[in-house]
Order: sequence, then C-alpha cells, then structure tokens
Amino acid sequence: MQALTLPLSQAISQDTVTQGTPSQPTLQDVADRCGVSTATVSRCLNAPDRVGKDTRDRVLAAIDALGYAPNFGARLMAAGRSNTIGAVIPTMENAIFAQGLQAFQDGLHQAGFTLLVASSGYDPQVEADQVRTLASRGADGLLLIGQGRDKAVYDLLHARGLPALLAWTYRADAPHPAIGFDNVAAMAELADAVLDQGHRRIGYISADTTTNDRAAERLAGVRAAMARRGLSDGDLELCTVPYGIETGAQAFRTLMTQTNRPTAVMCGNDVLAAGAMGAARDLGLAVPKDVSITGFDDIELAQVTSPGLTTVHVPHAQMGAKAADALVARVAQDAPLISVKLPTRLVMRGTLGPAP
Amino acid sequence: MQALTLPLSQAISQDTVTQGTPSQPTLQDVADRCGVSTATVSRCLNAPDRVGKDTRDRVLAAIDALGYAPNFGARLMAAGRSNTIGAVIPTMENAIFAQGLQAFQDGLHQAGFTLLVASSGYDPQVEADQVRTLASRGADGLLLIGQGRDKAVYDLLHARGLPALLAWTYRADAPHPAIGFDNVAAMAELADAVLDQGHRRIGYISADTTTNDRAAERLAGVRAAMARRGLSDGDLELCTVPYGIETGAQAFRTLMTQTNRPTAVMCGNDVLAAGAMGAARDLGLAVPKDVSITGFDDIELAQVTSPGLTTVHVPHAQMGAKAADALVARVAQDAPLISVKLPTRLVMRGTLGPAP
DNA sequence: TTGTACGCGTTATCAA
DNA sequence: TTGATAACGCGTACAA
Repeated sequence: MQALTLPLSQAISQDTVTQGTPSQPTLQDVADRCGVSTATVSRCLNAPDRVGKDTRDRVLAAIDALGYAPNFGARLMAAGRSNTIGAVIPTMENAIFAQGLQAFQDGLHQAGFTLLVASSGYDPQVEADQVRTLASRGADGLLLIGQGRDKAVYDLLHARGLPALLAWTYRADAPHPAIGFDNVAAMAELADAVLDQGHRRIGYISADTTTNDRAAERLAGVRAAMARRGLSDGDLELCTVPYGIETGAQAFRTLMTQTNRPTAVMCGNDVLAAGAMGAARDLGLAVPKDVSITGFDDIELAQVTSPGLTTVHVPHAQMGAKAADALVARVAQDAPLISVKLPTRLVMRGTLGPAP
Repeated sequence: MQALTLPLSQAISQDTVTQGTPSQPTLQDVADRCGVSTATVSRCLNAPDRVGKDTRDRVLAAIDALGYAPNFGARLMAAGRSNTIGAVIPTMENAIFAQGLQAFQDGLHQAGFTLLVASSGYDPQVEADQVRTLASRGADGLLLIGQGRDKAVYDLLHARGLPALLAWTYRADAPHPAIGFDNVAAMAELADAVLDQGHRRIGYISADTTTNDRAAERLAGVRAAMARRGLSDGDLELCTVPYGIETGAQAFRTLMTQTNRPTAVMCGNDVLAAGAMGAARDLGLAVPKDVSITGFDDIELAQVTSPGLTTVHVPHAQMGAKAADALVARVAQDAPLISVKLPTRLVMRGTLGPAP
C-alpha cells in the first residue's frame, strides 16, 4: 500500500506541463510547403493513383518532413468512416479471450484497421454502454461475444447501421451473424467422454448462466448428454460462481465436502478447472485417481496444470482471424456477414480417468 | 481448418447490408425539438450547472427520446480533447498485463475516460506505429510499458505535447515519469533466496533483453546477487527465448540436458516458469526435489502449477489503478506526472527447495 | 491532373 | 441564463 515517491523537484522536471498544446501540422501546412492545394495532399493519402507521380513524391516527402499525421476527428467527420473496429469482451482479467483477440487484432492491423477494445465485466448494462461509446466514436463495425443481450443493444446497432459480428458462439437458429462453435454439442461430447469412463455422479462448476449464454449452452450440453443415458438432473450437482481461479477452487471444495460427492467435476471453462485442480491438490485428492476434472477452452492454463487438463479445444486464433476478415470485408466492401461454425475437438490430457 | 457454413440464403438474411448510413440525431435535432439553441444543449452535457433547471430537464428528456449521442469526431475537433487514454502493451496473448490493464481500465472508466488498447508484439517499430496511431486519434495521454524505446518515440510525444506514463518499471535514474517497481532489486531478492538454499549452479530463462528492458533488468538483478556472493558469470547458464509456455518448456529442456546441469532454474516471468514446470514433469524431474524453479510476476498461472510457483509478487491492480489516477489528473487538471515506486514481495510457494 | 469551396457536428467566445 | 457564430481539419463534388 505504501509507495515510495520521488522528491517532487526531481519528478516534475521530467514532464514539464505543456502550456498550450503545440499545434500539429495540418493538411494545409503540407500543401503550403510544396505549393499544392489541400485537395491534392488529401488525394495523395486516400487515392494515390489519382495524383501525378512527381507531385505525389514531393507531397509524401513533405509529409515525412513535417511529421504530418491526419487528424482523426476531422477525417471521421468528413468521411464518415474511421477504419476502426470495436470489440466488447466480457473481461480482460483472465486469458479466455486473449488469444482470439490477438489474432483478431492482427487481422485488422493487416487490413489497415485499428482495434478498440472495451470490456464489460459480464455486466449487460456496461456492455450496452460500451457499445454506445464505440458507436459514438465512429467504429465502423463491432465484435461482440455471445448472442445473449438486451434487444435494445441490437436496436441501437440497427439504428446506427452498425455491422456487428458475434463470436465465441454459433447456433443454427441464431438471428444474428456469428462466428464460433457449438457450445452445446462441444460440451456434450466432453460429457460423453466422462460418462464413458463410468462416472455417474457429476459435479458441474458453471459461470452465471443468466448473463452468459456460452455458460448456459455448455451446461445444457452436459444435461443433454446425461439425459441421453437416462441420467436425471438429480445426478448433476451444480455450483454456480463467477469466473476465476479462486472461485473455481471454492466451488470445488463445496462440491467435494458434500455427502455422496461426485466422482467427476466438469467445469464451464479452464479457469474454473484450474482453480478446481488447485483445490484438489490442497484437499489431498489425486487427479484423476480420486476425482476427475475437465475444463473448456484449451487456453494456456490447461497445459500447465499437473496433470495436464482434459478439455475442449477451441480454435481461438482461427476464430479471431476469420472474424477480422469478415468484418473488414463487410465494412470495406459491403460484403454480407455470414455465420460460420468452427470445429472444436476434445483434448485428452491427464485429468479424466475411470470412475473409482 | 474446414468450417461449416450456413446456406447463403439463410445467412445473409440476418444482416441486411445498409444502403446509406441512417444519419444520427445531432445536437441541432435535439435543440430544435425543445426550442433552444445548440449551445444550450451542448452546455447541458458539458456544464449542466450553467443551465436553468427546467431547461436542462427538457433537454435531457429530448436527448433520451431521440437517442442522441455526441459525435466523437466533431467533439474532438471542436474541443481538442477526446477523454481517451491510449495504452500500448507488448502483448495480449498471455496474461502478464491483463490484471494491471483491467485495473487501469476500471480507473479510467470511473473518471469518464475511455481506454484504447494496442499491442506491439514486443516490436519497437510496431510500438512506434501504435503510438502514432493513438496520437492521431486524439488520445489525451498514453500508458507505455517499460523505459526502453527509440528516442524518436519520445520526441514524437514531446512534439505532440502528449503526456505519457511508463509502467511496469521504476528506476531512480530514469528520465521519464514511471509507475512501477524495481525489477533489478526484486529479482535480486529472489536470487538471494535461491542462493540461500545452497544453489550454486543457476539456470536462467530470459526473454530477449535487447527489446525488453524489464527482462534485461531482471537478468541484471540475478547477476548482481550472484556477484555479491562471489559467483561468476560462468555459474549462470543463460537461455534466451520469446515469452511463451512452449518456449519456456524448450529452454528448460535445453538447460537440463547439458552436462553439469543447474540445480535451480530461474525464469524471467511466470509464463516461462510454467512452461519449465511442464517440461520438468515430462522429464520426470520432481520439483523442487530434483530441481528448483522460480518465476516472476505472480499472475494467475503461478497458483495453478503443482506445486505452486515460487515467484515475485507484483502489485498489478495497484499499479493499474494508480496509473489511471495519475494520467487522469495530468490530463484533466494539469497535475504533473510523478514517478512512483511500488513494492514487490517474494511469494514462497512450493517450487524452491534446497540444492540436492 | 489539379484547385475551389462547402459541409460535417461540436465547442467556445462573445454579446444579449 | 441563453443565443448567434466562428473556428476545428479533412474529404469530396464540381469546376477548370
């Protein structure tokens, strides 16, 4: 809590407070410097082929010399486009979205677009706010996570004519274009693998299913798989907590201190599962000998638990890259947004074993 | 690689391509609707106390009814401020910066500022580009990671009058305001703990020290601690790799397959250490019985390895929050940026033991 | 191929 | 307390 602070005299010498922002070079400055009009300079940047070669060279040299950079606000106002894509993700705290977002950003950057990232903390109200903010900042398109949100948000997008692509989700019946995977089927497949090992008493650690449709879908997947084997809801011990390592650990302790405790604990994602692994270690439970644990997402975390976490691999990078391509095509060439379903696959590492 | 695609007819029906962006309500629209001037409406948003109460109520109602949101470009151009802070971080791929950035974002959001995040991939050239981009987008201030970058970047910031705060680093002799911790001293302290356990043959897995000054400082810390005990550089086996779980694992294998292998492997951060843990497991080496491993940063990852990773705790959240406060104060009230040194502390979990 | 001139939506200055 | 009005910097018809 206590922080050492530099002596003031030394510290402020490092950042002389500006008196009156030094004004940036403008299009006019560049134009003056090489005796052309602002229109020509503008064209050099936006349509170089519509300018004479020698003129262009001269102008570009002047731009370089002056360190000119276009004023974003002016450009946004004049052109109505910002070459910006916004993304609202639930959280930056854990790495669930990191890899996908990085790929998304790379794809956008290659196409000359800038990414604006905002996070909502899984709060629909905050998400709506962030969408509004990004829209008002002139984002040309938006990437949102999941399907479930207030109709008002979709209305806003529609009213603004703002293209939005949903990610980390795919459902055949979904009313909005999305790129992602079938959370229900993927988790059901994993549940099948668990049931194949003879487990009949299943614990499930989930994130809040009311504000997180991926969480809801994954839970539905487990239930579907169990139902297909004639198991009832009573055979599933559900524990709902916010995403987090520590919350996952707590949930695991709760599940395992009950009478008739589960032989396998499935988790809504790898972060929760990692917490469960830690709790198992602390409880002196061997995984998978005493209890099996599974995750979902296959983020880095899943490789470093011991043993490695059995989970569902999600094609993060592919999803991010494809989302970028799709949004760029939509914005730059009016190509329609098309829903895409990506494959997932089970990753059997070491945390799933036969029921004791 | 293969992705299922919806039948086109179904897919495109979901995103009717807009023909001509529906124009947004403007200040003028709001003004017309309640018979006042645009100036009054503007004041209602920016200085509510300078407007009569009933007028204000009427205007705010109209704003709500029309779903008006200010045009960012116009506002930026007219006011010269954007209420935006930019951050350029080396990577979003792993969680090194996640927690600090989340706190930073929360702090900014509370103060009514928006965060723009860009990442550089540890490439100084890309970082310079991102700084330029953020500047041209009207960022009022910038958060950058570490001290080491081209002078041209600092020149650009200065020329623009753009306040910048450096984070994840603190050095008494640094020429720019920074909020962070002493990487050298912190790693030296950890190295002391390792040496106290009798280790004399140390392996060190580092990130590239030429483009990453935090990595360089941490390495320097280890060297300093060893020198103080009369150990030479020859007692330190150095392996430099890019940050990553898998690269950390490879580096560990390299170190441990040499003759006269180290009894302790220190890592430049937790991500590398987590990779090393995985490799140790695969090599059948018990930690810390056969080999000790240490990390740095104390990110989530450090809690889920087994045993838990001995590492250096960094006050991510505190750093992010303080950075946000400082930049907001600088931008909103012209308060000078002051360098702040935050404390770190050793976290002894289970991966450091006595030398065999 | 190049230049002229207007408008984009907001803030801020000044006057009422 | 309110209103009229001049910037702000750029893109783009339209004209030359």
